[in-house]
Amino acid sequence: MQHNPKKINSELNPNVSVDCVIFGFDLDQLTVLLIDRGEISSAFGPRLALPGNLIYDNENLDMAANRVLDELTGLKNIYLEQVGAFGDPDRIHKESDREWLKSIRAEPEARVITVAYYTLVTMAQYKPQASSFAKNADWVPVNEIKELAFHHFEILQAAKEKLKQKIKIQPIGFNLLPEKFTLSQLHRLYESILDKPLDKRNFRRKIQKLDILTSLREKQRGVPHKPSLLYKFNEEKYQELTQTGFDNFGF
Amino acid sequence: MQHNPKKINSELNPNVSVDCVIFGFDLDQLTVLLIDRGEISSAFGPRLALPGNLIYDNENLDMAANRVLDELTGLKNIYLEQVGAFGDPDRIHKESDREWLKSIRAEPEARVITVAYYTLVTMAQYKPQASSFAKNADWVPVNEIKELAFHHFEILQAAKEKLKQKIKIQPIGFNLLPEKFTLSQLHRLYESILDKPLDKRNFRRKIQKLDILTSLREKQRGVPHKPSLLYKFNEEKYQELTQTGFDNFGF
DNA sequence: TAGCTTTGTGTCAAATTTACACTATCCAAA
DNA sequence: TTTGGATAGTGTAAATTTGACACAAAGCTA
Repeated sequence: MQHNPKKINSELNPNVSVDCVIFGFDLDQLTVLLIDRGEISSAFGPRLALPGNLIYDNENLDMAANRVLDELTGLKNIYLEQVGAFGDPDRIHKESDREWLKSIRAEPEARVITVAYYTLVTMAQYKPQASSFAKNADWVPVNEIKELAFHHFEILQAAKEKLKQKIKIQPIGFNLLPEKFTLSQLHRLYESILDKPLDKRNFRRKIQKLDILTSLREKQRGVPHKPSLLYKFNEEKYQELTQTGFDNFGF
Repeated sequence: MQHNPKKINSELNPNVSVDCVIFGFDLDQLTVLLIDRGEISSAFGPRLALPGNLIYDNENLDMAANRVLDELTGLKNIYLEQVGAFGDPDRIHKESDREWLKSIRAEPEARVITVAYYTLVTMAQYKPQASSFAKNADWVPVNEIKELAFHHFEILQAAKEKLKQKIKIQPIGFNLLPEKFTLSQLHRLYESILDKPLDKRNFRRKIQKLDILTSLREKQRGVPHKPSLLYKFNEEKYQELTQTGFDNFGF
């Protein structure tokens, strides 16, 4: 019985894996999609890990990252950006990591290089999926994460840093927001990615000058305060800026 | 007889290699250190390639990159920055690449992921060395390179892009210059990395404000025009800026 | 209707960026 | 010794961008 057609005519490469840092935004803070490895990862040690898996010999790295993302979230054809390659053979695996590897890998002791990717998705897009390597998956606020399995914490830090750099030169932040959003939400998003407060008026002035926002004639409803105007972003201009980039939206 | 202690108790990993993009500057243009694979790479196809090799199972990626750099140039403990991981299994190897791999690899058909690094060295530091994988090595101006072995051309482009980004936020350029240099040389260096002309006066003003230059009481000699003042860079301030970075030296 | 909460808005001073042209200094050749 | 060729070195003014800062408006709730 052949459930996964990708496995036909191809072998898992025991030495190379991909890990995905999937960022979301809950309209208040930056979050990451983590898998829960369950009880088997032992009573001690972190249960949480980045979604990742070995690659097949017939798929390239980008494809492998997309496959893992799809398997975990059902999202297809999402743009993933590479963070880099990681893999220190001297790193002492925690006992819980070893046990878990034994349960899911054919060669649990193999030297593994992992290539990390990150991407940004709107949390509404995510539908939890049963998956081969996750008992469970959930959004966790980035600031609350203190440790992760393997060297995933280090990878997460690197991905955050990449994201910080990236958002200064491309308007990627919108991938994290729902279709209609308020300037305040966008403001909070930039603050949580750049990890520092940004002056409200200066932020609004600067973002508006980019000319990627289209104001909708529509207000928030049901909020216990002055309702905000809703915006969507201008796809056309967005594409243009994604191509050309811009200098220093860094405040 | 054991010439290379690194080989003791460790095996080459047939699936993971490192490639190094070693930038230099001949005081006029940006150059890269390439190896000549010699006649065996066949009459057709590119003879030139980036220096690279498989990693050992007991060394991490950074160590492997440093080892390759050392083997090729004799340079030790140079800072290398990762470009990223590459390796598309569908990429059709040119016949010349295949032949060459057969001559140097135990498993020439293995699926290989390569992790690319780049670094900047002053050309004066480089002393040609006999090496296991290069008949010959030489500096080639980046702009003259039209093709390379494997997917090395793609890697080179990515490294150039990284360098471009990096020089905007860190004063790395000085690694490419001799100890004493002129502002014009620095100017030309920035122009060749950013690949566009920069206004002379504005460049000088901006670079001087960084306060990393120490003016020497010394002039160029023997040049058929007004001699330039020589500078060295202020190591202390340099270290500080390397830590903190700066925003947008991008012109 | 009073109070709470968040939205939305403008200005001024300081700093930065951009564009731009001529004189000074050295070497070499006549 | 003079002249020509080459590059070094220098300043300013206008336009743009940044950063700091405070209060009225709008909706909800009690």
